[in-house]
Amino acid sequence: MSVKYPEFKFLDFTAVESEVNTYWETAKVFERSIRERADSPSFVFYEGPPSANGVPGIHHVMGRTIKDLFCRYKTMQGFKVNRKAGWDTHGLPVELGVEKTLGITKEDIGKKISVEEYNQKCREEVMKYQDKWEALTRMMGYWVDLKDPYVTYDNNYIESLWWILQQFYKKDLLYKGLTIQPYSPAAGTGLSSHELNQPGCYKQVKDTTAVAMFELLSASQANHPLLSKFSGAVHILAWTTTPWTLPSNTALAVGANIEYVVIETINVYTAQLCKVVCAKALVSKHFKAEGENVDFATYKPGDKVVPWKLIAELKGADLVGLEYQQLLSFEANKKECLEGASEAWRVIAGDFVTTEDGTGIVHIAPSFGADDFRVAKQNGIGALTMVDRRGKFLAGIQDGVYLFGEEYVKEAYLTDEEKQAAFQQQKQVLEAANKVKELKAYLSVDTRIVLKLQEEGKLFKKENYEHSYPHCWRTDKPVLYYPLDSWFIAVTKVKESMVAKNKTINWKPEATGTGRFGNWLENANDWNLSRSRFWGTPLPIWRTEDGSEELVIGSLQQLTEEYKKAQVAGLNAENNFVLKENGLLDIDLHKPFVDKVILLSSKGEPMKREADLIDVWFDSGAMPLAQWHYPFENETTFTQQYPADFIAEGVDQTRGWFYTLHAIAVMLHEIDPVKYPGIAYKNVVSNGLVLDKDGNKMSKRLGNAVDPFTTLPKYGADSVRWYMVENANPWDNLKFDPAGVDETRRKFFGTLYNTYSFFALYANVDGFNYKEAEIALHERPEIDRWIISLLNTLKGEVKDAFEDYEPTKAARAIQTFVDEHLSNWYVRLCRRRFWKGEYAADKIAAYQTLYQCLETISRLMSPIAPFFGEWLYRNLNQTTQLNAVDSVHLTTFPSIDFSSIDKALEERMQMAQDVSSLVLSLRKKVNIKVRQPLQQILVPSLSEHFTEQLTKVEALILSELNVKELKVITEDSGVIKKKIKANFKSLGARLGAKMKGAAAAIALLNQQEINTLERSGQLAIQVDGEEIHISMQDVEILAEDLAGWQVATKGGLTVALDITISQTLENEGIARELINQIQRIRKDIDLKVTDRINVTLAQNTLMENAINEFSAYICAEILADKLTLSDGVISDQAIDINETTLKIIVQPLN
RNA sequence: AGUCUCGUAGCUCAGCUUGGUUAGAGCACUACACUGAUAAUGUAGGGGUCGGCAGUUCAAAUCUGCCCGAGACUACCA
Repeated sequence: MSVKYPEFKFLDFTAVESEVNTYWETAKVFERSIRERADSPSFVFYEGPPSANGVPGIHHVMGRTIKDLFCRYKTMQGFKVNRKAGWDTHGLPVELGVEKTLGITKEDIGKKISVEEYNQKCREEVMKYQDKWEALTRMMGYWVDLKDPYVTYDNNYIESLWWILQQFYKKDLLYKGLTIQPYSPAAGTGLSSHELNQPGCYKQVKDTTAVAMFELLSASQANHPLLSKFSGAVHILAWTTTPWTLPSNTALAVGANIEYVVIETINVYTAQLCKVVCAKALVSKHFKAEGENVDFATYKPGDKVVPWKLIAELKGADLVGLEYQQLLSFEANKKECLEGASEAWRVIAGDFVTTEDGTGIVHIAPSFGADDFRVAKQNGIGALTMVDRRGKFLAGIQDGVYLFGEEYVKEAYLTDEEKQAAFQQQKQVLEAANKVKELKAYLSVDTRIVLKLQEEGKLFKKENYEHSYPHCWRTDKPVLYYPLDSWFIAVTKVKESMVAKNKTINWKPEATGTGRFGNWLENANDWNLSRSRFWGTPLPIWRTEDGSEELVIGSLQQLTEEYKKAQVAGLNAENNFVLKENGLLDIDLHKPFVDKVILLSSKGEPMKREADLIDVWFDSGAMPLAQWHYPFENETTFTQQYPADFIAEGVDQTRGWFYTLHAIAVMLHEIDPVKYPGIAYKNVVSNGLVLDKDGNKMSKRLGNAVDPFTTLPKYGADSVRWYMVENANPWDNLKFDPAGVDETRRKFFGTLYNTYSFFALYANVDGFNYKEAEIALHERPEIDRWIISLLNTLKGEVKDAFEDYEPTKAARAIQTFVDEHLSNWYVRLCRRRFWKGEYAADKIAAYQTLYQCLETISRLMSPIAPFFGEWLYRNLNQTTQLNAVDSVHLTTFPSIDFSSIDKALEERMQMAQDVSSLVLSLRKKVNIKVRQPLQQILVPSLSEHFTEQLTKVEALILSELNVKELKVITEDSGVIKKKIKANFKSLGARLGAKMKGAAAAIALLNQQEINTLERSGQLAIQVDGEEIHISMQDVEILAEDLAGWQVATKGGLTVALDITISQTLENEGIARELINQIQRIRKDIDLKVTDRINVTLAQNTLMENAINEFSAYICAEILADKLTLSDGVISDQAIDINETTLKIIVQPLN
């Protein structure tokens, strides 16, 4: 006996997966999958580097499954697929983790702990969970080369980044500039948007807000075509939630297309008449309808309703250019103090201005708002920064009564003691000046500014306003927007190119590429590279003290040379960096070491490194180059491996890694269009989030996070992988439900496992080893040809789906094939072929067919379910040695045999399935079990094609349904009644409004008219008194019920069942019942399939006829030598037939 | 606030590109059947205002608009 197919008691995923993993490792399958394809074309994949300072979660299994399956698929398509792992090692999350571990804050770095120690700690911490990541990688069957990863903190990696930055600098794509950034005065540091997006950062706060009156310069008003006709000053109204920024006001912004009005009214604080400008849409917000056109003379101070009158309307564009008086003048905010530009206090147009709230006119303080800064710059308006980095007013913002000057602008910055002291001072001054009778509590800067405005007649309205405002996550104090120096990459210069190049990238799903990503590119701002932190890639820029000279270093070589130059000039005296054998400086390119290097400017000045680090996103975005230490090494490899054919990450990376890869790729293209094609990846799959089963975000805090380390072993990695792929498209969010994983395990893998077990069981009995010559397809029975046809159709579907990056479609197609076609139809119908009869052509054909199906499935499924695919493949192939390749992952993807696809065959098998389903439902309805044979089935046929198709599957249907004959009734029989229905699609397009009438008319056609239509191909019908000609394609003709029969229909198929049971049929039914029950007894008493028996059954008249008639048949089925009826049978065993209980003796014969 | 995704049966999803007349699967549930794949299998049944409203159309789950809900990202603005 030759080798047997392994048989198992049950499907033990854990055992399968660990066995397969061991095999992969000992046989070095992954290495071979790349090494053996050294000369094959590359399919380039980039691994987005994870950060190993966090524990991997179930969503990583999702992302990595997507990555892995396409890489495996492409490998099977004959490509060489390098998979270099990578680790993202820099950045804030690492630093925050270390701060937490050490129990320190940013301020302590350099004080309580040296930068050197701190960074050392970061370096250690960042790979803290590396073992967990590696364990997961193995456990889930993710193939990636962990032995030679790129690590972003490596000197080589940093050197590549420096080189890129230098290239950008040379091309004028790197510059230093001022921007408005979130800044925490309490912490003394700028905040990244990441930090600002920490949960709980935005809080509801109540602020004193004011609508201030900005008085137009009389000269400016006099020159205005419309406003000049008014006597007295016109004021522009602008609302602010931050009155402390008013001393820094330098402009007012209007919307060019917004409608504005001039209104004459009375200032409630001064009781003076005034003329004010605000947006027309917001008039009702500031003026009560009852007050319109009321006589001003009737107003008394304190009246609720204030009279007002609309005296002019104009567009925002008409206001642009008007100049106004500075609202609050102090020593420190004179015109000479303007920064950036010399103009100020003018009305400008701003695209961000809306009429949602306020007055439709925005107070602009360029230093304290990003929009403000931008619009001021565009209009040549200067900035005033009247608050310092501590969050205090400049000394020169001083008022005799209301104080200010070195006061914190936000109340929240004061300690209780400071507040108490300030309160005492305020009390003294304000009471002395008679501004208040008795001051009871501290007045905030905002409040006092509003009071000052009120007193000076510049306040139109004040109110408390609740809104959300960002707070520093570390100090819990409000954040200010503040101008800070930063280094930028001039992304805006290549914006058009970025947009254009993006259109050549295949996005999955497409909408993310055109929508989210495309829109983002179109609105891209310059990339702020600077980060004021410690653990990261340092900016390679050295500057002189006054900033007049700077040098961007692009390599260690250059740094060494410059260092030596500076040394010659006497700099770097206290540094003891040595040169390595290769002549290069032996230096860690991190802080604090690089900061010690002083370079020499061309004019002989010392230059120090710019203190900032670069954004970690630049690290990962530069990985296509830096992973190879390009351009210093691996030129060839880089060229082969750029750009990527495929990347895949979470959708949250759209503006992260996907963006930085793209931006850098486009800018490299600017530098050298030949070397760099302008894209970093050709295909990108952005997968959705993994949520818990109720659709909530997973979080450790809520305890709903799914731990891959318990889930994977519990259900099997392949179950999880398959579930993730099959359940929803990768780009849709996945509601991860363990019950669903279990369902996949049972439904798909269980079924496939059973199918294999079935095969193994009988193939082992018969010694089938695929040693016989392949039986030609046309010599195999219909059902074999059918499943092979479907199998080849399936290969095409799966291949197309993988090629389209639609793994879900592939998984679903495979699953449908396995569950519905292979297991539930092919195997079920063919069972008998495997256990009955001689080991001859038909049986061999069955084995060959099923083997082919299983082996092909093992290959088709292996990209998604690498373990099970491997297991199945090897179980089969180890026995037959049919394929010389020992691992499924080294095989080629199954090629489609188009000649074996027979659509007509697929169609008629579908008919057989439908007929079976209908007849079974009929049997069910009249309660006749399948074991009871019936005489005939009638199927009306309206076409020859139909008749022909049905006849070919007749035998199948009959045996499946236990019916003696299948009668096809054609028209000629006269039994069929036809039913006619309008074809809405074809008729509707033609008839339009008359469609309804036509449908009704067609439904009413009688048999004769239908026949006429069929014969002549057309017919005239009356619709709403109009004659309409219809042809065959305008209708559907179906067979209607057969009178007097049990009938069922599905689609166009109608089936009738003859339910009369003749004596012979009844006898046969009894015989089969008997067989069934004796078989069960055989099984109960543990007889072998081949043991022979003698049977003695209690005498019974009901049985007698049946047994007489079918004795031979019964004996053959139950392997009985003798079947006798006798009186007085004494036995423990009995059978139940048609509600009669009969004693029985089943006696084995040796 | 903007951009994008999603909303179809108790649950997970097809169908929507290209509108066409009982809206489909699987799971779960219930009942029945099968019993030489048995830790399996088959059949049937119930269960749906296709998120809501309006529009276009002879016809809308499908196209358009608005709204509601969930989520992601980005931004933070008087």
